[in-house]
Amino acid sequence: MQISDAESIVMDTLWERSPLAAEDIVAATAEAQGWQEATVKTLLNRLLTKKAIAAERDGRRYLYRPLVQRSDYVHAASTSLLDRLFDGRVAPLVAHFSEQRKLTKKDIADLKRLIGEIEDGG
Amino acid sequence: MQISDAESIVMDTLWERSPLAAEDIVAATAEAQGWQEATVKTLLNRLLTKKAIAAERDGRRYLYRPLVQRSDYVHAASTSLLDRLFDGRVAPLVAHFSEQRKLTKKDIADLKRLIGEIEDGG
DNA sequence: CGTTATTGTTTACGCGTGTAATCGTTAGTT
DNA sequence: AACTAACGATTACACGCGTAAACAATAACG
Repeated sequence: MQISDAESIVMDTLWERSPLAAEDIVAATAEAQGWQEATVKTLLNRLLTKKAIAAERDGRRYLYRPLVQRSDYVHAASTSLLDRLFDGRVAPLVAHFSEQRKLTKKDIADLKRLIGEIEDGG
Repeated sequence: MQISDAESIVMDTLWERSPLAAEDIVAATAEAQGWQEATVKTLLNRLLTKKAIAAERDGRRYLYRPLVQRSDYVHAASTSLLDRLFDGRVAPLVAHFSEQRKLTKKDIADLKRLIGEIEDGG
């Protein structure tokens, strides 16, 4: 199953801290997204149906927590994009940003350090 | 406007070679995708409406060509993913694949060479 | 010149999504 | 015990998308 864009905003909240009550998730997302609380409730329900989150009773309310790992979600989305656009390879994506002059000095420094770490660390 | 997944398959064909007649696009995509030619026709029309492609008459048929560059499309999609999942930075994406052990030796070699080129070439 | 084939245009339809209101149920409150 | 507030569940609805059939127009062929 697929986590939609709007749903992923809710997931972000739960990935950052969980378990949370619906109220907390509303507080964390509604302002930033301009959502009514009913919207958040709907998204929570859809995520439950999709088994992307679980709810456990806590008195009269539920506390929600993620069932899917953020890293799994990130990986699926990244792999899908890489496969579709860059033949599954990371290097061509970096090359693309390089060609577009979208790599800052910091990016380049980070990448350089990273490659170094990968090479000796494994 | 947004180019959908199915539409991007048609765009791929046109990015590879253009202009093409509908017949050619059907030939190139229908088999691989399991599409009826009617489906391709619909996608072409939606792409025309979105101004993602243009058509010029060629006798009784039309020849289609892309109006949006592949690199623009790729850039929009990549930037969107990077922004949503990696705080807009390339290095964290590479780090993610590294953590997941999804970088092959070739990837690492490519990246190393690329960083080298960027550093002295600009 | 009428019939057929070709190619583009219009219409269709179910599903997921974004967005939200309303309903129902349960727990407090008086 | 009745009333109200809180919270989750159900229902709603328009829009884009994937998928395709039906229709229309035009050109080719006999």
